[in-house]
Amino acid sequence: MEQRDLPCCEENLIHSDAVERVRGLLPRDETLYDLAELFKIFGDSTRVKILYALLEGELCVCDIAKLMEVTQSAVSHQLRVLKTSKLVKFRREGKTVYYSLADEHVTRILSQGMEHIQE
Amino acid sequence: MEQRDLPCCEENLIHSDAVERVRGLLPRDETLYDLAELFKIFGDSTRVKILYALLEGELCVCDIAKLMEVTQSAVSHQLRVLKTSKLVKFRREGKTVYYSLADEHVTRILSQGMEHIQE
DNA sequence: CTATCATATGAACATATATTCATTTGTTTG
DNA sequence: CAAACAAATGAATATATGTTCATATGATAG
Repeated sequence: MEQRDLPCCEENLIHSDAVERVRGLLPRDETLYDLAELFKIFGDSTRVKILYALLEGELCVCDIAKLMEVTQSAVSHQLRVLKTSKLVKFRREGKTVYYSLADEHVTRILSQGMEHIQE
Repeated sequence: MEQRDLPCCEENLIHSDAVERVRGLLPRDETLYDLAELFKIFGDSTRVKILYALLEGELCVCDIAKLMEVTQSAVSHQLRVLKTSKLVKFRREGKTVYYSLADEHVTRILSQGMEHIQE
């Protein structure tokens, strides 16, 4: 049998009312996209580990690299990602750059996630 | 100049004390990995959209497909991912399968993320 | 100014992953 | 049982993304 365009549920939806109602309640596509982009940042073990480390206070790039056991370059790339998403902030002191968490949202998001996986 | 193994911060760390302290406080690598895996699930706009839709109540696969404007197959694949991570649950009613959110963690995680991007 | 060190960046590569297409499974109805 | 339909699955493809290597930038010390 060959596939049609959208054979799913035919033209008459099973619950067209529900679909229309929900459609009206959904955030804008752009918002949902941004939200997914945010969570994508948390969706990498190196970055999550960096964020968890920064919960304990500020650290310089090379300290983080030691902790993660990855290249300084890799850490630097990831810190740029975190910085761009406003999840971390930094201050320069001579040659050294110290990174720290930008705000408490990071903590809360991490906590909620941790709760879910630990139940 | 050629690159050495780990020229970063030489052997004597800048803050070896801080590094060691934080190392002791970090969750296990496996836990951090699982956490990243969880957030990865939220890190896709299709899945986030599905989860937001389910905030309003249960929906069948084909309704979700209509809402997302993607293939029934794509939705089904994503629902499997969400199901595996215990973010959604389902019940069967005849030919139709209804999906709904598994618990309130989903709601909380979405809320925290939304707060961050909207500030 | 030159050397050195901490960090950042660019390019390349390898891996992961989301979607589509085709097909299958499972259920209901004639 | 056969047809029809909702949902699930497998394979293939295209794209995204994380790491490494090499190099550049920016800052301090001699």
